[in-house]
Amino acid sequence: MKKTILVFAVLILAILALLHFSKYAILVGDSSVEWIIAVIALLFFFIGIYINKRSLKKSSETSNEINIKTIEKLEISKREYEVLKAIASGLSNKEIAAQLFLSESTIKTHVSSLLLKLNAKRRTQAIQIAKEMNIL
Amino acid sequence: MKKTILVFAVLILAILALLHFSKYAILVGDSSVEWIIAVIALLFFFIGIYINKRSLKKSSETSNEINIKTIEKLEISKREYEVLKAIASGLSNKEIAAQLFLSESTIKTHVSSLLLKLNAKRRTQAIQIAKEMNIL
DNA sequence: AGAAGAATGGTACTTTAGTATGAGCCTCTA
DNA sequence: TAGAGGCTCATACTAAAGTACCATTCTTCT
Repeated sequence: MKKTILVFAVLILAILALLHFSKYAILVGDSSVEWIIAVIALLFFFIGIYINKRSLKKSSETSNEINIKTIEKLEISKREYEVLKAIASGLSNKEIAAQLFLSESTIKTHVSSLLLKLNAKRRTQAIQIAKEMNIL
Repeated sequence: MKKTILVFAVLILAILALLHFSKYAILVGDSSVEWIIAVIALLFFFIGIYINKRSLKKSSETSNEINIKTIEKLEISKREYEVLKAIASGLSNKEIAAQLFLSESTIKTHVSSLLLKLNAKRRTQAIQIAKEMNIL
């Protein structure tokens, strides 16, 4: 946010400097003032839109960064995380096993440890908790 | 979107008209041009931010409107929808029954018809499908 | 090399989930 | 008023999900 303000200030200064030259051109006597102002207005209009969009993107990326740290804090392994994603996509243990080329008992083991680590009683609760923690 | 463009056009015209008067003031000879331009730049900057935010809000509201229509299309009743929300929050059938003051078999009936209507095989899949359809 | 942890899988058992079917009750509408 | 649809509940099953314990293999780190 501090960076955008700085960039913004520099832009204003640059445009003011630009005006310093165009000021003499105005004295020649035509209606180019309106044009310059219109262009500047449009420019800042789109700058506003751009900055707003970027700040929204950044905030969503920040929540993504939290993800990985949370996963590490909970000591969820890669395989377990894969299983978690598969659960969230609505697959059964058997289907997950087929997708990852594993046996169903292996999936059950992963699921059980996942439920422990997420402090959930059911896979549906695990999905809810994981989404609340921005893990999914 | 068409409305915002119209409003935008009117604003530009208004400012151009305002300039028509200030033009004569400039001929008196001071550096107020920079000030006017700076104010206009700022104004349009914030207009850009405002319009961008509003359009984002509208798009999120639109997806909310789709919800209700989709629910009606799938012929999901109020009770079934309550159960669906409870499922998505990670509750078991027994817990849902307690929450809604119903018997577990009633919940099972609702869940079964929900799975049929959502074309899901499991409750986890129902959650996934419902979220994809913006029902949840 | 050896400990630690991740990944894999098996057996046996308990608990939920989900299906099928039938039935009673209520409300709204043709 | 009769039927349709929604809501409730029960029984009897079958199928998943989840737990507990144990064992093996494979990295990885010290």
